[in-house]
Amino acid sequence: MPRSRAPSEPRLEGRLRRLRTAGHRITAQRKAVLRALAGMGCACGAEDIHARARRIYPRLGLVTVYRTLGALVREGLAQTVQLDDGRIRYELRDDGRHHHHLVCLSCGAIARLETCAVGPLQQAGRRRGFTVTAHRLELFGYCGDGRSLEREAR
Amino acid sequence: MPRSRAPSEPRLEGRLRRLRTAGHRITAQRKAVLRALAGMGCACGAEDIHARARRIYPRLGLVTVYRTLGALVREGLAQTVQLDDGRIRYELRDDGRHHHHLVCLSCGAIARLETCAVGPLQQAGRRRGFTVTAHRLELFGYCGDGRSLEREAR
DNA sequence: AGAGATAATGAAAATGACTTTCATTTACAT
DNA sequence: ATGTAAATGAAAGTCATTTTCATTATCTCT
Repeated sequence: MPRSRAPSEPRLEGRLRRLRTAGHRITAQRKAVLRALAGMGCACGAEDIHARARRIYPRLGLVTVYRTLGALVREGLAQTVQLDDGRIRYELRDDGRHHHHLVCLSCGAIARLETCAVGPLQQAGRRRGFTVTAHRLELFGYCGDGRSLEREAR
Repeated sequence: MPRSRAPSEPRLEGRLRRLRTAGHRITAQRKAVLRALAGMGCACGAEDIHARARRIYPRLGLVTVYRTLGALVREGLAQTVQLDDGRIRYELRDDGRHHHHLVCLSCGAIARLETCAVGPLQQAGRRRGFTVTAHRLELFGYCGDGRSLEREAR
């Protein structure tokens, strides 16, 4: 019956398994960070993730959050997003689903954009002898009234 | 006769004029920063720009470099580039010419890519009630052998 | 289940890029 | 020339992130 959480729990198990097979140990702290990350709308800073994960494991230290996020990124379970304030934001990688971000300059909302049109740019790079393995694209602007973009962070 | 510098000097004058009409004062320090910026391949951090500008005006302080770069960005004469290390890179805006970057993950070279294909993404944003006013795109990968990409920074 | 090796944790201190403060210098309008 | 407000630079301050190191806890191997 707890229909609202059910779909994410099996993923949690899979992620823990991936961490363990990569040689990491499974701790209560890491589970808390992972669940907090899954619960955020998306793309939040370490401080926010720490605050949320503390609701699950109160004595969790911020340092551990940083280390866990680093491990998750290294193992390909999470990825970083860079906006213009000097902080690193993190989000889980749902699967292979690639996406970009719409960032509202007025209210700070961050939304996903599943569309991706960098194919032609990769070819342009290849034409110059460059093999493109990754890219990062953020679109900045204004959402109509703060409601048309469903808010995903602060 | 100094043919190699000639093409950039008139631009320097124009930039100084733009700064002055925007209410800024023209100092030897700012000229040095501006000339250093014009001389970098492109997209360097404040520290690198400071080092180069010091060759023109040796007692230049790093703080002044930061302040000048800030003013240049604010006046639209320069723009920032964000890669994955936590530092802000700066480059002059040649004119209205928009471009992106190819970043080599092995040698660190940064090259310009004049192609831009974000039109469709802007439309996708608009369809969600989002007005896109700016975007930031960086492509990461590997240049063939370090020579196919002309190096532009470290 | 127990024990040991070793990875993970957290508090405090360190780092590093960038910003602010403030007394002094300087550009430039008058 | 002169006054005034802007610009400068050294030192101190921020702030996100990382490192250190002593302690704790996971997991592998009996």
